[in-house]
Order: sequence, then structure tokens, then C-alpha cells
Amino acid sequence: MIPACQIQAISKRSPSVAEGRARPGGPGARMRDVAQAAGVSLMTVSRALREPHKLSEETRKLVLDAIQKIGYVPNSIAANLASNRSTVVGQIVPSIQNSLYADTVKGTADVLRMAGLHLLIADSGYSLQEEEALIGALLSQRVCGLILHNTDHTPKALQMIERAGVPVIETGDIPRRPIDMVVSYSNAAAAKAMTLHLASRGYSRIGFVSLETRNNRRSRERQRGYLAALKALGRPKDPLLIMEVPSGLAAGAHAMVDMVNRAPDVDAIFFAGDVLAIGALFEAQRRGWKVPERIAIAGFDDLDILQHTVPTLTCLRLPRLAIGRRSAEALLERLRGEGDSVRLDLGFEVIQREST
Amino acid sequence: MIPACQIQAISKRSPSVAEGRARPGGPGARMRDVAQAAGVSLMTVSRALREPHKLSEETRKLVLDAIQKIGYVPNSIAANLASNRSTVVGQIVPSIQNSLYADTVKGTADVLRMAGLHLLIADSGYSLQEEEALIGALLSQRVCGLILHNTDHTPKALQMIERAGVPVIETGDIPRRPIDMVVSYSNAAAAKAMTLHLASRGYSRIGFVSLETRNNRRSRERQRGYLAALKALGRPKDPLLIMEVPSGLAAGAHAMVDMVNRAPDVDAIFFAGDVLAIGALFEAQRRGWKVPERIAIAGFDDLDILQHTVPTLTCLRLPRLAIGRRSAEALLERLRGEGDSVRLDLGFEVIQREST
DNA sequence: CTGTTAGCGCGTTCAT
DNA sequence: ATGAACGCGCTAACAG
Repeated sequence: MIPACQIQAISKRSPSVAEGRARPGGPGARMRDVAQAAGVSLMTVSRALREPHKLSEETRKLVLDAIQKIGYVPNSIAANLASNRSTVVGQIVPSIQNSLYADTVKGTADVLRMAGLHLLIADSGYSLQEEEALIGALLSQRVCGLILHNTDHTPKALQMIERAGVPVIETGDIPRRPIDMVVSYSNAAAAKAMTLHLASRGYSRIGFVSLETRNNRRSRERQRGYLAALKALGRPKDPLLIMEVPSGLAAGAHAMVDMVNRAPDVDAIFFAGDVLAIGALFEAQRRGWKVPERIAIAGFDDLDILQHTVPTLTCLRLPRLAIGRRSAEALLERLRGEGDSVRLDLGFEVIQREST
Repeated sequence: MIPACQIQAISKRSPSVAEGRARPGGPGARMRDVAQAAGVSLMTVSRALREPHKLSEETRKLVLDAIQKIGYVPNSIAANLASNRSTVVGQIVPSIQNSLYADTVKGTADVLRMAGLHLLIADSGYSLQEEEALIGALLSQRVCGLILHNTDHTPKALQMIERAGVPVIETGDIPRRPIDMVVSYSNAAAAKAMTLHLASRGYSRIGFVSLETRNNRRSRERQRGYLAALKALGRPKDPLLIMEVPSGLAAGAHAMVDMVNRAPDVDAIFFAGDVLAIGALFEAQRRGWKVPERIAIAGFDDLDILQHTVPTLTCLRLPRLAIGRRSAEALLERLRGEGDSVRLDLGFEVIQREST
């Protein structure tokens, strides 16, 4: 939580006054140096940057020219300290490398940038402990808001967040007991919808493959949705048709083969994890299994590639980018003191393609 | 460059002394409150966090207990200001959504986290102007180092970096005139190697498809490498065999078809851009063109998926993750005052698979 | 080993 | 419209 080591970044300088003369163009000019160069007070420089309309046009130009000339870059950490504001938002995702989260991050970053805010992105590696540590680090940096792609948190994390009093947005799923604001979709509802969709297309033995549900609420919710659909259909839960596997293309391939071996009458498999469906499709190609004739395949997330494979893959389309954008917007509203606590369900779509 | 709007984040509080009594557990406890609760001076609390070994075991425990009890989260922006250090490194990539850059970011983030540093990630959207603005913003946040996945910069960006005096690492290619440190590979050398590899496997009419070279040094360098290989082979440059296309799977598909139509004797195509090769492969599957018999396909970057397609795809393997890790390590060394200016070429590998 | 003093670079408040 | 004094929360340098 507390940085283990702090590293010298910028060497201490004696005050420019003591240097006899400010060094225009020298490294790390301060506001004071600009003021001196422009022949005005420090405050005038400060205003020229934050409330230019409050200065006479003349003075303003004088100051801006000096800034330009000296190459002054404002120290926003000092500004933050003095004003008790921050322009940095913290976002924690399970994995930066996963392109699904990248979409959400992109949406957030774009909106925040428009508003002049910045994004400090962290990667929890799917670990609650790591998330807790990162939350501490972000709060320590005094971020003005937190966006968490996860709806499970350690007690200590919850406590820190509450004490800090910063606005928080959760985005991984619709939590039962939200910390604050929520911008998301329901994994359970999506999985249920896809299962029902497969049933409506005539598949009677529908398998379900996901990542481990143990420490992964998203997987758990998806499995729950699948089971709810079976129940709604009046079909029994068959352990042979339910698998949990590691992530990766290879895992999807193995899962499909295993399930077909164990339950030869399976006619469709719903892969509720990242790239599992693609791995399975490639394996089917390799083995010459016709998709969807021998086995239908559906995926969870609409990766670009799914509409280019042969056959193209049926999947759910989740509003990844929109979640990122709306999260940022909700945060901005709250920071402006306008909006109240947002609880958004951004829904999903079932995309029917050739593989089912 | 200067945040357009600053937003109220934490409401101003009157000093806890004036509140009559510190509010233990209240929001935003300060070091002073901890000191009071522990019955020691402010400095002792500060030391308990940064140099615990300098305190008696007794005092240390006293302080840490108080911190725990109050739920104190240190304000590292105040610490930065007072100590002139920073624990945040800035990294700018062309696109967060591109999984290739995500690998580099991951490598950087992992190493930095180990050292107790954080990563402020920004996305330039492949624009030099945007990069300039982001560099300004990051310097304004007083990052202790900068990692740029790009080796072209605006004059103003260069000037700001120089004046700030922060260590910089460039990673997109081996630049001719580096700003400071470089951790990268040579796009030209890699493209040349792949072209020669294809020739050595007997392909005589090798096509080259890349993203636009106009505003993209990486593409330009790759094309240069391809041409250098042709020259080395004593083969002529044939405009029919060179294309520039937009990014995306569909672009790769179209490029392959176009090239085969224009130059029916083409026997191999080297796709030097992200997912172009995959798009082409899928199109070949769709059309029933045998790969590599009718047309051989090679890609540039070793995405996971390339080893799972049917057939598996020949490509280059670039040290994405290693670049991120070594960048962070080089930065850390410099910050510690140890290392000197690193200029690393991390090389590449040609991965021969079924598609050639 | 512990405390005291000074000030990081800027914004807020009030005076002019 | 402009400026001076003060303090944000913390650390460096020194004193004891």
C-alpha cells in the first residue's frame, strides 16, 4: 500500500532568487520565475492559467508570452495540494492485456481527456489482494475518483474507499450491494439469454464452458444464468455438460473435445470466457468437425475476430466501450456536484452468426 | 497541455486542531492526526512509514497501530512536493486497445510495481500532436520518467522533455537520433529477415502489405527492410507486390485478394501490420485457397492466435513484454543514479509455421 | 532515537 | 484588476 521505495527524481535546487538570477529556459522553471520574467506577481501568473478572463488582455498576453519563452510547465501536484483538487482518476482492471478491458479503458480515457482529467491505470491480475493494494496506492495519490472493474472487494479495501470519500464506479457486473455508482451489464442475464437463444434454434443438449467460478464472480454469474435458462426450459442440470477450464485458446479446444467425448450427444457449446470459443472453433477445423452441423459454438464476447472466422461465430455483444464512457461521464457529473448515484444497466445483444 | 477544467474532489476541511479533537476514523485523516493519536511528533510518524529502522521497536509499533486504527492513507502528492520525488512513471502508447502495446505496458507495470512505482498510461491515438499534449500533461504531473512508444516527436515535445530533465525511454523502433535511452528492436531488420526467410523457402514472388507508411515510421521501416531484402536478393522492386492498407482484419482480406488479382504469380505475402495476416488467412479459408500451396502467408507479430489457426501462421516474434520490462529496469537504474544511457536492441525471431 | 524549524510550488482569501 | 500573507500535508536538515 505504501510505496516500498521512493526514488530521487528531480534534484533539489536552491531557490532561483538565491541563484542571483532566474535561468530562463533552465530546467524546471517555477511560477515565480515566470512572474519575474513578466514583471508581475505570482498571483497574476496563476490567474493567467486558471482564470484568464479576470486579467486585462495586456497583462494576460505578457504572462503567456513569458510562459512560452521560459517553457514553463505548471506543477499540478503543487496545485492539487494547495487547492485540494485532483485531476487524476484511478481505474483498476483485472488485466491490461485483455483486449476486452482495453475497450472499457479506452472509453474512460477518451471522455476524461476531454474534461482535462487523466487516468491512472492499474492491473490487479484478477487478485483481490492486489486490488486492495492498488486502491491504497491510488488513494494515496489522491485520485479524485475510482473506477473498479470488479464487484468483489476485500473489507479493508471497502473501508479505505469509504474513509477517503471519493466517488467510485463499479463496472464488472451488477453487484447486489454496490459501493456507490454502477455502470455495467448483467453477466447472468446475458448468459441466460444466450442459452435460451440456442434452445430456440433447436439445440437440445447445450454445454456450458467457463473459466473457474471459484474466485471469479463473472464466471459464477454466467454459470448461474446458464442454469437459470435450463430451469426456465424445464431441462435438467447435467454435470457432463458443465466445465470450468483455464483461460486461453488451447483450453477452449480441449474443453470442446473433452465434452464431446464425455457427452457425445452434445449439440451446442456455449463458451462463456474470453477466447475459448475461438480455440474450440479452430480445433473443430483441425478435426474436420462441421460447425454448426456436428457441434454449434457460441462465444461470450464480440471480439473483432469472431465475425471473420469460418464460420463466423455467434456471441453476445457487451457494451464495453460504452461502459467506459458512461463511467467517466457519471464520475464527471458527480465531481461537478450535479448527478446523483448512477445505477446503469447497459444491457447486451445476442449476435446470431453462422456457428449456431 | 494544461487541464481545461479542474474539478472539486475533496472538500476543504478546517484543521483538525480547530475541530477541538481529531476525528479518529473520520475521512481523510492526516499525519498530524496519527501523531496525536499515538502521542508522538509528526516526524516520528513520517519515519515510521519511510525509515522504520530508525525508530525504536516500541515507538514504531505505537505509530503503526495508530495508523491502522485511524485508517490513515498517506498523501503521496504532498510527499512528492516536499521531497521533490515522484513515484509515478508516464507511458504513452499509440493505442491502448492494441494488444501488442498492452504487452509492453504490462511488462513495464509489473517491474515498476515491484519497485513501488506507478504507471500513468496515456493513449496518443497515433497522433504526434496528441503525444505532445500528453507529454505536457505528464510532466505537469511531475512524473519521474517517461516511456514513449514512438520515436518521432514534435519539436515542442522535445523541448519540454529536455527542460524537464526527466529520463526518457523510446521503444517503438531504433531511432537514429534518440532523445535519451532506447529499448527496442529494429523494424527494418525484422522485415528484412522475414523476407529473406521466405525467399530461402523458395518463394520467388513475395508481396508486402503494410499499414500506411506516410505518418507511421514503423510501417516505413518495415517496408524499407522488405526492399533491402529484395535488393540483397538481387530482385527488382515490383509496385504490384507492394500495398498499403488500413488496419483491421477486413483490410488484410481485401489486400490479399487484390494482390492476387493484380499479380496472379505472387506466391507469398508478408503482412507487416497487426492482424492483417489473420484476416487474409480467414479469407483464404473462405475461398478455399490452400495455404501455403496457393499462397503463403506470413505475419509480423506473434499474437497468441497465430499458433492456433489452421494452418498455423509464420511470423516474427518481437520481445514486446521484454521491451516493457527492460524499459522499466533501465528507468529504475537511472533513477537510482546507477546505470548510464541504455541503448538496447532486443532483437526478434522468425517463427516458421505451417503457413509458409 | 526523537523533535523542531523551514519550506516544497501553488491556490485561497482578503486587501488594495 | 492586481498583490501579500498564509497554509495545503508532508519531508529535509538539523538539533538535542
